Amino acid sequence: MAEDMSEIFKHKQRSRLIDVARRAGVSVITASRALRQPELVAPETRERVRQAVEALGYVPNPAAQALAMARSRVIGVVIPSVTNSVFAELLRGVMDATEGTPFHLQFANTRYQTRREEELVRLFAAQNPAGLIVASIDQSPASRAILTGMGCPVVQVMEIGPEPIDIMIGCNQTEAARAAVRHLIEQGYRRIGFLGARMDPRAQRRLAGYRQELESAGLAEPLRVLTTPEPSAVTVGRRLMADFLAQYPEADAVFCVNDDVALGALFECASRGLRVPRQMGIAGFNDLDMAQGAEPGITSVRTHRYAMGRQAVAAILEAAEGRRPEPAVIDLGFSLMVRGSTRRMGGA
Amino acid sequence: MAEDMSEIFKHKQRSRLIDVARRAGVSVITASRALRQPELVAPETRERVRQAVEALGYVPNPAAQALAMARSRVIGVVIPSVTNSVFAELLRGVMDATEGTPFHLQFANTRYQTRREEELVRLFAAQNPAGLIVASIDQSPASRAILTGMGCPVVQVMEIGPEPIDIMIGCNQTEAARAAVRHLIEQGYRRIGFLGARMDPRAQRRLAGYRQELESAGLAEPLRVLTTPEPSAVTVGRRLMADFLAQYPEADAVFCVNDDVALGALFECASRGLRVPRQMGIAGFNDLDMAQGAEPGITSVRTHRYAMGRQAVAAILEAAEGRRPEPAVIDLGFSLMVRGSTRRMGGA
DNA sequence: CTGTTAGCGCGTTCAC
DNA sequence: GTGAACGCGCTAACAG
Repeated sequence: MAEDMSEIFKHKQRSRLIDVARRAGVSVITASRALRQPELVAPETRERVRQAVEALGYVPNPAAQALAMARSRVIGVVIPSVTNSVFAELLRGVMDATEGTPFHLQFANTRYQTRREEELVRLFAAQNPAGLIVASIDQSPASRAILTGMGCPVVQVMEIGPEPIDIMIGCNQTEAARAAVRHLIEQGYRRIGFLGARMDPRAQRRLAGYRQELESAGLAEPLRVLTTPEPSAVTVGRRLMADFLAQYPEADAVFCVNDDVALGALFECASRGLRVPRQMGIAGFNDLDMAQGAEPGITSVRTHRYAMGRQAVAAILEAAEGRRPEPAVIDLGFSLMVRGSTRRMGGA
Repeated sequence: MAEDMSEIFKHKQRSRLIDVARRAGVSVITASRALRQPELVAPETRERVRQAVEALGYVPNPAAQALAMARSRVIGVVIPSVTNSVFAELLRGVMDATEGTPFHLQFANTRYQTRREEELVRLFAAQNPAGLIVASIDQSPASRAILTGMGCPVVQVMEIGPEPIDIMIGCNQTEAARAAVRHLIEQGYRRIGFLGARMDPRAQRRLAGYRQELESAGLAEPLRVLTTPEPSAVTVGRRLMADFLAQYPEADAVFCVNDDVALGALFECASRGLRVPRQMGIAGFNDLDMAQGAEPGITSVRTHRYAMGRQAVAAILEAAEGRRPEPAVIDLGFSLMVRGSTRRMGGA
């Protein structure tokens, strides 16, 4: 009876290093060395250990390693949102770069809540991770303090700003937004609006870029801005565009905080028979696949999110090998992808 | 000099349980109990410990806990792909359900490769996770063997099938596909094609549903199927639709393996002046936000991915509290969302 | 209600 | 080249 119970999800011990050692006829430490510093072990011993590992399907216990080394092989990833597809590409970069390494990825999302972020950072800190990737540059003072004393490289991604904790990899959101708005102006649009959803800090900086560019072109009066606290989505974009047209019927273009909203705006125009780009120019941000695939294609700002993910991990791996990376701000830039949704001036 | 070096990412020890105990003037074990089984500790002692924890900002070391308990607080999540947005909602459910619990989420993706899946499952097994969520029901025999002996609940999500390892939560993909195709037939479409990308097992079963439904309606000759090995995307959908129209100019509808492809198909029709739904019906799968926001809206099959994520975690939490869940297959069903892209018969 | 003892699996000293 | 001893921080058994 008692034995039946113990079978219930009770951990059946998998092979330990000592099992490997016994099977190979060596001491535990020799087995350990054979795996971690093979060059210090006689080739023949090394081979016996290798065979034992294979035969037993030995995989080291990460908890024991972490405890003994005071350092785990976890790379923590903190993102503000999972639904937002921009983070999907970042994650792809992170996952690809982690593949084939002995590191594991642990995730958490803050939902753009400062309190949650602090709690998460604290939780990660307790794990002595190999590194931490944070998809934001807007940490609270408390979070920043913990991150600074983390004892491992902290990489802030998506965006760059003035004071990196360790490393920052991203692009200047304000400048990128300005480039998009500048393009609209160059295409002859004059009454350019802004559509925004869930105005997180990154969105705020895009809005700032929009405003700056209009100001420097003398087109800032009046400012046609419409935002909603909801998270962005195609359906939200439609509703925003509908409201925007009601509020600013004279507008001739919109810069959207991202491609989801832009696509919604495009559909709303389509359903009203508003011609894009002739009567209404639409520009987005992020250059998701849907912007490229739309008809007409949606002009958008491409940022290099996949590369950010890869480089963030690369920096952590480097630090794990003992080379402490210099605090650095790495600007990966952006590219304006001009497509049919804003091409009003003859392209020839 | 040596001290300078030791400062470099050397772990500065955070507060340990023993520090808490000393500060509270009790033994380590009392402190431990105060945190884990408060009811067994005198209220006043409990309070002293609580204050010490707060003052020191104590967070338990998960590695040490995992080692001592032979069980970690990690919930492993294995998904085939990160770019595919269907997994985003699953993850949202998983993350939401994990919030406020002492569990961490660890992720990995298989890229639909059997070998990678085996390796990952093995790696997770070494961690003695609290549970494992696998977004697939197509495990290789080797993976299955490891999963079966995992010693923790294994939840297969997204789809249901005949032989659950422990728990399966999802919906019947074949039936769901049939429902969509049946709807097309009911709307009067007769020459219905199938557009597919990266035909993973789940996609294969949708294709099977498509075929079964056409067969039972006597419309299976000829079968108009076009697929590509690329991962699905809006741009891919456009190309598929273009090729499909060239190959089957007589077709009057398409059932697309997912909404990304369906949206691409819709755009391709728009760019050719093909009227949807009059001349061409389009149905998708997953009911992403973009399907709802499109113009016309895209008819799609809604599956309850968020709920799957939540329930998967819930089952693991339950098991962690000692109640071993019965092996079970939980069918969350699906809903056909009928929208403008297929509404050909007068709706009044 | 509280404390003592022992060990989880591995890595880091040191010796040999 | 190899091995013995000890400790990482915590928890599970027992005592008291």
